[in-house]
Amino acid sequence: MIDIKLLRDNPDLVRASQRSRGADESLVDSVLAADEKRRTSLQEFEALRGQQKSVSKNVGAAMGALNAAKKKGEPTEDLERAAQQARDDATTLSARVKELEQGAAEAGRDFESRLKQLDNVVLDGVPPGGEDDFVELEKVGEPTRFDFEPLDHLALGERLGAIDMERGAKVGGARFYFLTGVGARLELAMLNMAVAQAVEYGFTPMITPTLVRPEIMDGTGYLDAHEDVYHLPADDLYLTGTSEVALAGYHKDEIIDLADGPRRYAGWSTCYRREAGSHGKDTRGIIRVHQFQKVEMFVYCKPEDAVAEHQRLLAWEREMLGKMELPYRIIDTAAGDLGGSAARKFDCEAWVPTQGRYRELTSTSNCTTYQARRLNTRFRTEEGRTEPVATLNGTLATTRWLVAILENHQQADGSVVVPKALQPFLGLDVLKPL
RNA sequence: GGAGGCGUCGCCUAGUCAGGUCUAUGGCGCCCGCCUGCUAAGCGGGUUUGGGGCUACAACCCCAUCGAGGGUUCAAAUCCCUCCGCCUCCGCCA
Repeated sequence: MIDIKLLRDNPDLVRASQRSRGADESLVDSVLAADEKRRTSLQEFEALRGQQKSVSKNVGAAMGALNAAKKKGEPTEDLERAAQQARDDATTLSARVKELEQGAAEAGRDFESRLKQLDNVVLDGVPPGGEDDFVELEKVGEPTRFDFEPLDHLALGERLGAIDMERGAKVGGARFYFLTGVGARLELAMLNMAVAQAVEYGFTPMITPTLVRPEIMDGTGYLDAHEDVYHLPADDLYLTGTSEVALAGYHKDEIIDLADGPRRYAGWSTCYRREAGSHGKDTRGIIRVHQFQKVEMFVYCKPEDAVAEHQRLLAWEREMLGKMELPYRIIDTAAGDLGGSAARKFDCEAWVPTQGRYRELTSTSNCTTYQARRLNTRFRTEEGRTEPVATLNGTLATTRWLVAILENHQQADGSVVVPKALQPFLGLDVLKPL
């Protein structure tokens, strides 16, 4: 949810943002109109409610006087008449107040549902346009070259006894897999390495719920893309596609202390995605699967620190990729390809030799105060006011990384060299075919 | 799955049975001031959150807020219903 004050003061900024996303610009005016209506009906209701309260108080006073007189045995006729009169006045008002109250509530709901439809305002410098309009910021390393015909990650994985797609499909269906033997060990080693790095930089490691309530899923903005989210109707719970969801919900309805700097969490969770819109894409291997593991960084910070923090998250992702000795590039995602919550997003894409192109391994988003407004997470400013915090997230490692690791570090005999930094976590320096 | 208890403005707590100066009590903590060799103590004041009005985003005024949402009523912390959460006991289960 964006700041309604920003929208009132600077609607053109929001219009421009919607335009660069390719989203609906007219939503801006519909929100402004709904805001106007909400405030008018609220004022009407509140004015009459004030009247009703004071009249109702007269009833209380009249009843008190009447009861006192009865107790003393004094004549009560006048008092009874006065009490009845006050009650009648109040009854008339009451009906009208109820009407106005419902009108105000309705206007409030209408306003909020419209406001929620607006995506976050993109930051200065974000390239306009869609998926293909990203800007490449930097290339790190050179695409790996081989003096033999490289195998793809699945062929390698099968030879190493690391990946079993066939039995994955038997058990879970398409896009499910087993990691076996060194495959399972490799993933655990990588994830542990990611957590170790996070801890080194002061993150609190977290193992999070992967089933969440609707309001949490909605608060992070993922419910807008609900066709990609697993839902358990019997319990009305959602399976999370990233621990970001649980970590964003962690401080819902709280006023957190940011006086000592940002709150940094590293969430480890299994992630579930329906991949409903990607039938036929990446059907081979573990590039795009329904279930995978991820270590995710999540940060709560003051809004004015968010841009700098975003760069830090990117730097931590780069450090991980560097330790995996992978060639990659960094892209500045175009506005139309941002999630509704993000104001800017940088992806790191690693070179996948058998595809001859770069594929996303990490993604870091600055959601500014957008998620925090929906989830009601605030901090106290030095002046003592409460304000929404900024939230950011970024990937430290996922199952998909195994694709890049296997393919880039393969040798002619089908073995795979383990990156130096990973060796202590895995306890192996090379993976050999069975 | 069954039975019972509980949820009050940071923490604890009074109020709920018998609806009406509840404009929610008191303590702790915290903030400001006074007093004071220093510290402590003492004294006085302040201290939920959200929204609206008016504005200097101040002060002030108004509305809502007693887990959440409905209902009854002139009037709800208080009565009724639904939901959520916590605790205890029983049952079942990795």
